[in-house]
Amino acid sequence: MKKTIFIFSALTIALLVLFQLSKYTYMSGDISIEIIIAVIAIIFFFIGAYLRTKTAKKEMIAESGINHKKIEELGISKREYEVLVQIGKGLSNQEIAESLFLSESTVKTHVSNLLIKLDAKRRTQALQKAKELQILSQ
Amino acid sequence: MKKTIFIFSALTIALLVLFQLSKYTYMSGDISIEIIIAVIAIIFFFIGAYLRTKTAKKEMIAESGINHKKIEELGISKREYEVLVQIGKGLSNQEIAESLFLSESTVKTHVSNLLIKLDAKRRTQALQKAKELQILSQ
DNA sequence: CCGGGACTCATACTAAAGTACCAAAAGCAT
DNA sequence: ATGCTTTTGGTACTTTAGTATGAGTCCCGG
Repeated sequence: MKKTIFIFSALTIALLVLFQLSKYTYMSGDISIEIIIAVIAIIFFFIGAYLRTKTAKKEMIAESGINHKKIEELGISKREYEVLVQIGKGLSNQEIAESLFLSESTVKTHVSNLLIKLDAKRRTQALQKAKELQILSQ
Repeated sequence: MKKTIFIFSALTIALLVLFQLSKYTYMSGDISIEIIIAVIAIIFFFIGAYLRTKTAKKEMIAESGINHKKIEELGISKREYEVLVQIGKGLSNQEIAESLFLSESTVKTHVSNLLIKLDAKRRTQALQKAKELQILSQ
């Protein structure tokens, strides 16, 4: 919201500056009014497109954003979450162990805890629930 | 591409029309040049924003679509694909068998074939690859 | 009619995955 | 310092998952 106000203020100021500029150049008679208007139109066209891109990106991030609150709520620890991410990549326990420099036993412990915390019976179900809860990037 | 050309043509025409309009109104002396410029700026601001929104939406749709061609290319049959969808829901072979009215043996056969066709070693890896290939809805 | 692909199912096996329980070291806050 | 949680690891066990192989049924195109 603060940013929106800031952007609109900046836009208004920019508009006023352009008015003064156009007035001056028009008075001097060097540049035709058509070109000034064209430049202004193009500038504002791209400003509009740029702002939409920014807000669209924000929406995308908000949609695909990871819900850190829910991770905490479920009591999932850092290490457990790292294991969850590797599961999402389709790795086996042994492969996860190698990628995180752990023994397979430790990975199994983490996986078991994850299954309890996500209320799942299998790792595939854990993945499905994690995506449902927006804990994992799709 | 055709649409892009069309949009730019329309934009150019609109610009020219506005020029003529502004010239006329300026000559008549009724409306100040500032207001004309402001209106043009606002109009083009929203045109830019609108076009960005449209292209962003198109990108989203293109991303979330299921690639039926790739399913065919990989030689995945109807029944195999149904099993794949159930795997994505986090079901076990036994549960898939019940939901599709099959024996567990049949499900295992389908899963094995899927793993070969998707070049995966585990069902979780198959899911990851399926999503990568945009075969499964995220 | 017949070969081939898709679908179904079974058995027997190996390899992962997951459970249960225990335990020690490390990090952290009161 | 002393609990507390996290992280790590182990053993022993059960359950699923996945492989290999064979085989019967159904449907479709040549």
